[in-house]
Amino acid sequence: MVRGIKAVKLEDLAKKLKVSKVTVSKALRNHPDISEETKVRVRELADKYGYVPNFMAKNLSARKSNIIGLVIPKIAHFFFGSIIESIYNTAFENNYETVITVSQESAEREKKHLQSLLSMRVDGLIISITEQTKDCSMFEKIIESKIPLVFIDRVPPIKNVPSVTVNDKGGAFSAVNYFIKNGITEIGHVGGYSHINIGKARMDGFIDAMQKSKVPINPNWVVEGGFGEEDGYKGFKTIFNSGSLPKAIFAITYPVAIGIYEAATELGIKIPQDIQITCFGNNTFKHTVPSVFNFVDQPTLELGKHAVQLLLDIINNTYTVPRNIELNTRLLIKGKESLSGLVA
Amino acid sequence: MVRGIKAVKLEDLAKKLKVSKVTVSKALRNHPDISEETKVRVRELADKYGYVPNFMAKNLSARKSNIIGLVIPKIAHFFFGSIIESIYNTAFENNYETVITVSQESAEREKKHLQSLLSMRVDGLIISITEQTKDCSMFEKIIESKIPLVFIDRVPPIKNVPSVTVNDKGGAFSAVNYFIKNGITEIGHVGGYSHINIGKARMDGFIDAMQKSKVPINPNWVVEGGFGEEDGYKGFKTIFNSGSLPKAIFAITYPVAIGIYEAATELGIKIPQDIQITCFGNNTFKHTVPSVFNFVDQPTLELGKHAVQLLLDIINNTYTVPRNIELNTRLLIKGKESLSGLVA
DNA sequence: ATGAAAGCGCTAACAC
DNA sequence: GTGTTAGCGCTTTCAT
Repeated sequence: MVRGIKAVKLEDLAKKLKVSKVTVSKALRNHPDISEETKVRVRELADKYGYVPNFMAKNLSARKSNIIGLVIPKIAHFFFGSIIESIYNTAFENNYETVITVSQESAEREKKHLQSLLSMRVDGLIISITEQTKDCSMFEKIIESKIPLVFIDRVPPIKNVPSVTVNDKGGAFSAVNYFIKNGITEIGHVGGYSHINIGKARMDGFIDAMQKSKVPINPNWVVEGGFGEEDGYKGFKTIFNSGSLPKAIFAITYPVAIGIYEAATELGIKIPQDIQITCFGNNTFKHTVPSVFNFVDQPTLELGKHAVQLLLDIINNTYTVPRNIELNTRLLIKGKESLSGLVA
Repeated sequence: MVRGIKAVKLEDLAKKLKVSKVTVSKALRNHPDISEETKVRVRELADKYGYVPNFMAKNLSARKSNIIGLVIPKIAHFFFGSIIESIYNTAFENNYETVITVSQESAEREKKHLQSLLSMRVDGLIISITEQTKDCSMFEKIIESKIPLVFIDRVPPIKNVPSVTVNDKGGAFSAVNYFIKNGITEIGHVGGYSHINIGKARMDGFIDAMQKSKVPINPNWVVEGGFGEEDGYKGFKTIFNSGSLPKAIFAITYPVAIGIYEAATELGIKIPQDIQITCFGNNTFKHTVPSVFNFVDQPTLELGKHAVQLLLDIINNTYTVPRNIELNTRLLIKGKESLSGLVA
């Protein structure tokens, strides 16, 4: 196959200018060695020829890439979509490219992508683990080898690892507490696996809110699973089959809420008339368009921004002690102006 | 900064096995030169050492990358999010990595990303242009240099270029026609720039539907702009300031519909009671959750899949004549089961 | 079937 | 200031 834009290279420019490749290379990178005059000449010719350095050669040689590697479970998902956008744009503003990889909630793919990214010699990694990630050895190896790494939202159980998360427990608490304060006490929770931070913390928030108000928890209404629509669907069927139904459900994610909605609709149960649902996440940037769900709104833009900044700080050695940034959530009630979260 | 996983390289494996780098390299790539026995030995050691080839070196040397480059206007946007996911997964299944870049509707960023991707020596490109892309010289240069290229959804006005799109005109027609058939004739269109295929085609569909039913078009209710929320917001204000309001609006995208919703709400106008809205796009994979909008549903998964397949066909020289694939849309009416699109 | 040599395009170390 | 010399880790001739 014929191929390849007639790529001009350093050498071509060097020949034209009757200087060496090195001079051109340095001039282009604004190296202090080179005189202002040559720099100008070089830059002009480079512009004229539309010179773009060969990415592979540059990074192979420089042993760094100006790339941030991202491993995220999902992409067509509002929460992750806007996190990715935020990370991508923040990195871009700081002259970093972001290589986005998507694990599709598969631990195996996650590992594969990590290897690809490492082989690309990324300067740092931002990771949100899959719902089934249990083996942390890969992460530990990366940490050992001092490659800058920040976890975002979903964090594995590793000591002293930098992370950016939201106040999951507090958000869950305020969601459940809102139901209780409004006289609803028959509350279920379609939750996430407890081996992941967000599954555990949101469950804890649920339990805390119930206990604090001395509301008994019906174990039939509490299920644990993954973070997708199918999990919400299955979760609701499980609750339904237990013989009785709650009046409200706290769902761990927006997709889970959608799954619950679908199962309920199939069974002739009306949302929100028969059962109210509050979930983590959001379905649009703006909160003005009405929804059948209430939301524990997560500041996705801030999450992404902080993750990149934290990572860059680590890359530039600004921090050496691992930092854990926790951002606040807000409770959004459908049909109402947004309320501040009532955190425990 | 200390760095770098103690990367095992070909040489390390070669030494251990007392063979040359070349043998190891060939064995790993299953080259017929090498005996089955050596291949097994090599693979075993590579596995044991967790050998991952250096991406940069490999591609610099091989002059190809097994990478598909993607340039897309937005990411935190349901339509593009699911297109990206579909492209990414289809590519992955075919052993290609996808490098996703996001232009944020900026023609300048688009160009920059194209250069980066070219310098990565991507094997092919999938592009959806920004709302402001007017200069096509970069695309033409790429086409000239025979780098495989497929446009998806948003296509620039270039002759004979491979593309995957939806039936924009037909979808628009059925959306507007549905209003008319239900007795609503005061219909506006918050549309997109006519210099882009989708802006033009959807406008044409709107006009056709109106004319076919002999419904007069009120020019005050027809505005043209970008594809984002702010454009919908501005568009509605423009219509409002004209002095009269339509009973229905056909919006070019989901974000535009959201913008309209916001402006209307601000002005005390109720959606959908006062004005019904139908837009292209969707806000969730599943169509069961109710929405205040009707949708001209686009088959995002299919769009992505076809784009990758078409690109791979081009890369592998299966096709030489440019192909244009056009997929059908469906009209989804809120609160009702989905209907088939009524295409002209 | 295996390997030595050359080179992909760039940057870093050290001359001059 | 500028250029020379060596690689970065891999693949591709072309010998053997």
